[in-house]
Amino acid sequence: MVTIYDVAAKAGVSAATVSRVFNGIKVRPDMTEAVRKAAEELGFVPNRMARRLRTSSSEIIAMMIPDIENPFFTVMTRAVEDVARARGYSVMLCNTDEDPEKEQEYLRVAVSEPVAGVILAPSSIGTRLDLAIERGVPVVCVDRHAANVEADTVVADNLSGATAAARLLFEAGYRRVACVSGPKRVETADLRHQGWAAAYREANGAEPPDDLVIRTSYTVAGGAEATHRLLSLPEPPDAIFAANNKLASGVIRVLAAEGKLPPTVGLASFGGLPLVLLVPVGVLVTHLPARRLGEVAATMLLERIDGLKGPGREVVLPLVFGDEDEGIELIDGALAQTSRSS
Amino acid sequence: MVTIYDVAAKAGVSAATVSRVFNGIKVRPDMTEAVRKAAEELGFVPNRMARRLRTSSSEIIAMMIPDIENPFFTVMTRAVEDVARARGYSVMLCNTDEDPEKEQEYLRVAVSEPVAGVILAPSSIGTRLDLAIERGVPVVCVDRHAANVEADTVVADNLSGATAAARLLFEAGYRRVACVSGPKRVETADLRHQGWAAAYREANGAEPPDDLVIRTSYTVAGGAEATHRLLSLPEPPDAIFAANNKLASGVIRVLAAEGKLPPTVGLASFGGLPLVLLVPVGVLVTHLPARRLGEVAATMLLERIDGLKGPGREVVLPLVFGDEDEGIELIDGALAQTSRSS
DNA sequence: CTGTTAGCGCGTTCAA
DNA sequence: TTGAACGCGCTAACAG
Repeated sequence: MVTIYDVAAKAGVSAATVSRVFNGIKVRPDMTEAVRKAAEELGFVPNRMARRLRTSSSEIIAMMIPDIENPFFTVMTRAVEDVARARGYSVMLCNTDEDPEKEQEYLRVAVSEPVAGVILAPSSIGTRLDLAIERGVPVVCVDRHAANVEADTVVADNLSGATAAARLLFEAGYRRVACVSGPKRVETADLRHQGWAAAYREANGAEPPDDLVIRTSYTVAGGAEATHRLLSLPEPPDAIFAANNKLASGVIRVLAAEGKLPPTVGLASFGGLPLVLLVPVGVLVTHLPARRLGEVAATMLLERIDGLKGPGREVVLPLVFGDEDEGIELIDGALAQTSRSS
Repeated sequence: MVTIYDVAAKAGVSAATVSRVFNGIKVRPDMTEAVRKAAEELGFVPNRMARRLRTSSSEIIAMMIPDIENPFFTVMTRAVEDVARARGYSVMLCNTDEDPEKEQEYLRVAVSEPVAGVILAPSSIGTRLDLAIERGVPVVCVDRHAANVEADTVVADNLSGATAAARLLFEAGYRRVACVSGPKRVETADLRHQGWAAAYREANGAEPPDDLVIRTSYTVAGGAEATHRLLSLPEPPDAIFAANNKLASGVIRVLAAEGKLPPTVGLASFGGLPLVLLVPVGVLVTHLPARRLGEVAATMLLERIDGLKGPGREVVLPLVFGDEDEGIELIDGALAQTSRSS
């Protein structure tokens, strides 16, 4: 392994000078040149372990998400990576699987790594960040809040967004609108559930009945099963509000199989449906600002890594109506039309 | 920060003994006990940096993929993570964006990390792994080969799989079957292109004409644009072979918009279409064994990390026909039927 | 602005 | 079996 000493010897300078060159500290131009040349010829690569041991710092950001197979989170991750990379940081991805234990385990590993910072989409509203905070590792929560309020947080406006999305169904004339949401104690699932409930009260002037609510896992299978249950109710719903993209996917599959796609049974999907080919006519799709969430989270984290102090900040990103990337829109254009006639 | 010296002092032994205790090297029972107790009371946590500097090893696997937003790769990553985690390794995800420079940059970072090993889906057939190999960092290539044959490699059987998929179109009666594939010098794109060409020759007894081949980026937009070009040809194709899932997605969107979905224009997708809601009738979908690719790659890498020597191994995973997860199947069941009647 | 010196925390030789 | 001493590769302090 070629070290700074080898480079120093070849360049006829001291090891400290080599170190300075590689850390952007001012050195006489001719020496800088000699060092660069020697390093190039020897194929010198600085050893990060040694540097970290010395400086007790790293250039790794841990990104912890509940589901690597959900495009919402991978798009977010991609945005984090882009921002981090531009500043010389690498991203270590951890898949928590919505499992609090796995999440704590990853946090434990992360702080003993130690990573420069953590971006976390908490698996539950009970998620505690003490492990990281005690050790002074900056944490930014994204998509969901954690129990510790000291951490910066960036989320989408789930509550009013969900209300707006559900309201669209009522405005379209549906009355018995069901809600299929994620697990209890998962913040986004709770809030979207509440948002739907608000729209329900607003439209029907009554409390939403319990049998129209199904809380399940954020999976395609969960959405499918919930739909089966709802459709076999004595008094089945005339529309469904699906709280995330995977649930919506499951709902659509079952509706399609049963021949009850919109407008027979109305449907709103909270969260975009990436790579989806043909969205059936009349499905309301709410696009979440996944990329923006990641960008903002990464930016806030880098500020903390750079030493910014102060209380936890909170950013709530709005869901702009009508915009392809961040809004709510009615998909009923050429694609859906054509799919019907195929 | 509490070090082994603090623990040693408190336990009345030497630092070396503390080190031994924490590395499972035999030490007198009473001393072991004293060390454990002292460490516990002081809240001692071994410093990974120091350990790595000393042993020049880590428990991190670098996973480098060309497109984090493609479910094919995220499913693969998920599988790698599962296998790695079971052995106590973490996975660092790197998004190369099909960019050879970004890829080399990541390799540079990885070896100076140093990571325990690398799993890489090379961005091009020219990708060189010398950076890692010279330093003795094990590398496993997945999905595609790299220039260095020393590395273990696990791929799907692209050539014969593509031939088989394209052949299905000819067997369905199409004659002028076009090929939309990925960038040149990307192995999977090249092989699938060749596979299509073989099927074309076989069916038409003639060399496939150049105007029926479009090589573009592995993106939805690329697939869409290619389809536009093909459809506006003086003599347009009567079917399209799309070499990956994103391309197929773009093709379908345009076919749908033009009212030319199968069977008007035939279509085969090489690669599954995850989260897709309604696959139009008659689209032939080849499912790649993404999860299996990841599992095998991770397993092979761990073997190398454990010290296995010997020449580069190669695993080619077959595409089993008719199986949902790894085969080729005709999607024309209830979903597509229903989508037509909706 | 440069070189010399002294560790960062740990694992691993050697002697005892 | 144990402890003392050394060094992994680098950077922070100091002196020049």
